[in-house]
Order: sequence, then C-alpha cells, then structure tokens
Amino acid sequence: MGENIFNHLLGDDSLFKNRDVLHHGFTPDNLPHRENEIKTLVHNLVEALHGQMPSNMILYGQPGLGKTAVTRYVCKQLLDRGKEIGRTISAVEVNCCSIDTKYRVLAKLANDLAPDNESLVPFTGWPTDKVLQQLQQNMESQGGVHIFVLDEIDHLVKRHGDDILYPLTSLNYELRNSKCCVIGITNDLQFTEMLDARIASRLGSEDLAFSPYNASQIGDILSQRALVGVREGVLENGVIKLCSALAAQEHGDARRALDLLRVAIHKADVMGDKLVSTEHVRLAQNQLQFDQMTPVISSLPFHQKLVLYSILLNESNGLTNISTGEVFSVYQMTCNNASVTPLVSRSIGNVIKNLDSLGLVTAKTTSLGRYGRSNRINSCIPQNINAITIMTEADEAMKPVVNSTYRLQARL
DNA sequence: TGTCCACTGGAAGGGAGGGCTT
DNA sequence: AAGCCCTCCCTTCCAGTGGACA
Repeated sequence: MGENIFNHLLGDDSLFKNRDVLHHGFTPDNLPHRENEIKTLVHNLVEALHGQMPSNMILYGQPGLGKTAVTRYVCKQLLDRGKEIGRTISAVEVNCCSIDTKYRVLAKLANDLAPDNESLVPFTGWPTDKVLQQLQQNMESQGGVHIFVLDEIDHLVKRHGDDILYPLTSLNYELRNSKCCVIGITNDLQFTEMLDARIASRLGSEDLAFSPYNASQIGDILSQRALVGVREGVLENGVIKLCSALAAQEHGDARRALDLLRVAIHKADVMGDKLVSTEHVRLAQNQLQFDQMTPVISSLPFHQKLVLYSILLNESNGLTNISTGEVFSVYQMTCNNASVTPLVSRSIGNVIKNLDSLGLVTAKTTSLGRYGRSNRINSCIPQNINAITIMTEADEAMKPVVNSTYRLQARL
C-alpha cells in the first residue's frame, strides 16, 4: 500500500487551518460592519431579559448581508446573558426553505420546546390546530420568553400564503405563563406586500433593512476569517482584495466572498501550490459561476433552451444587440430544421423576459422610432461556460436540434 | 404634429401533469 | 381508484408605446 490518496488534502500540507471558518454558515465571535443592525436587534430583544415581550421584527436584505449571522449572534448572546441572570429565554430558528409547510413549521417549533417525549408532535397525522395547541402547551410549560426566528420566511408565504403567521402573531393573546416574539428574515424587499394588512402591521412593527457591504468592508470580513481559518502567509497580496471586489459587484454579498476565498484556497491545495494567488481566485470565480449557472441552464424548459440556443447561434455568427423579431425567426428556423412545432411569438417575448431575469441574457427595450420598438438582446453567459453542451447533455431532445443546425451551417 | 412600426406586456383561459385527499 | 386542486407552460386577443420620419 502506498500513501493514502486523501492524505495530502488532510494533513499538515493543507493551506487551511480551519476550513469551517470560511463557510458562510459559521457564526464568528464578532461581525464587522453590522454594529448598527446588531444594536437595533439588541435594543428590541433586551426586553426579553426584563421578562417582557420584544416586538416582532422583519429583517430585509439581499443574500449574504449577514441577516442570519447577526440574528444567531444576538440570540446566542441573549441566551447566555439570560442564563447568567436566571431568565428563561429560548430561541428557535426555522429555515422555511427546507421546512416549508404550516404543519412542519409549527411542529418544529413545538418539538424544539418540548419538555419531554410525551409532548412531541409526530411527523404527520395531527390536524394543524392540534399542533398549535401542543406548541402553546410546550411554551407555557417552559415559561419565559420564546423567540421564533423564521429564516427565508418569504419562501413559506409565497408557497402557502400568510395564514401560518396569523396564529403565530396572535399567540401572545392566549399565553399566560410565557411570551413570544417572531423575527422574520427575508431576501424579498417587497415581502410585506404579500401579507394581509393586519399581519403585516403585527409582524413588521419593527423593520430592519440590511445594506450591502462595500468592497473594503468585505475585505475586513475576509481578513478576520482568514486569520483563524487560513495558515499564515499563504495568501498572496491582492487575493483578499480581488475576492472582495468581485463580491462587491454582486450586490455586496459577503457569502460570495467567503465562497470565492474558500474555493480559491481549495484549488491551490488540490494543485499542490504553496501560495494562493489571484489566479486561483479567477479559477474559483469560474468554478462558482459554472456551478451556479449549469443547473439554471439545464433545467430550462425545452423551448426556452431553443430560444437561448438561437440567441447563442446569432452571437456565434458575430451578431449582437439582436431584436426579438430576429431571435424569433432564427428560433423558427431552428424548430423547422429539427421538425419541432415552434411557439407563437408572444410566448417568445415571455421566454426572453424569463431568460433575462435568470441572468442568462440581457434584454433592453429600445425604440427605433419609425422602425418600431423591440428588445436589444445579448447573452451574458461567461466565456468559460459552454451553454450548448450543457443543454445537449441535460436534454435528449436538444441533440437533433444541435445536429441539424451543424448540418445547416456546413451547407451555408 | 401626427403617424405608424414592431413590438411590449397585461388579461384570461386551456390543458397536461403532479400531488393530495377521500 | 377517483376526484380535486395547483402549478407550469402555453395560446389568443389586444391595448399601449417611444421615437424617427413625413
């Protein structure tokens, strides 16, 4: 037996000191540049230490702005302090992306507060109002103040409407021995518009919007994590700067920056390099873009793939700023060649809009005056991603389309 | 100043398919 | 198994529009 194949990535050779620290799920001991947000949360949640009821809150902001991290951090401190002074405080966090029905959210809350096995709610089988009753009972038997953090709450409301929030926000009227407060976290800035006015006013009595980090703030966050997570002196000059700059372009997303740094270091590790360079960051950027875009492209409905393909076909012939009409006619040709019935032109408009909102193309409506009004369409898929290959590999039906076009191009 | 192009984008509704309840 | 609802993709119809041109 030679050396174990896992060794060089595990042992002392690795450039990581503690890889987890560079993961966005990690909650560090301090959160730079979120002092104001922390202060606002603390001002509200301190009520719990007085045995009073904090206001319900909604936290807004794009992904990667530290909403979850700030909430976890403040809750942890709150629980610690509560223990010191003998106040019963509990905090339950539910991610509404993975736990996404009314029943399961209530069950999760109830089970996390259950004092014994008898008080547990089964996976399924109970009517929802019985689950709510059990939750109330568990809250009462624990006593104190309960903080319910509903992460990605917009996801839950989009799927099932806001009727779960009604009982949760009215719990306080029924409770005798305990109090509760709901903190909703959302990426969707228009979240309250989805809510019934009464629920919106109860839940959003205190709003907190997280603003994007700028490049130098992201730089601070990375440096701080690198100190703990990365071996000393292995990051070349400019690595953190580049990660920060790239992430700042993407709506100031610290999560993205951490991913970039982590993947860059991993690349260097795998390549056996002793130092992490900006070149590794570029590789990481490509990797992340690829990982992000591939599932989006491969899961497009068939005709959306055809439209994207038609746009790419135009671009490979050197045409940019194509109009909707041009895309439509190339799309029709593509369909005819492959004996597929094309969609009507109105649908192509929708498809183009959809591709635009997925970030695969840009479509800018411009008027050409006497010559009408249309979109100017350009693909924005990076060079290193071969969308056509991704589409043919994902969709058997794309193969004859691509083949027939190659024949067509050969003939021209 | 009005016309008119080449669309855009809202509204309403059809139909296939999947999941859930009965 | 049957019935129901919901979601997704698509169609049809049509009113609305920015701006070059006559």
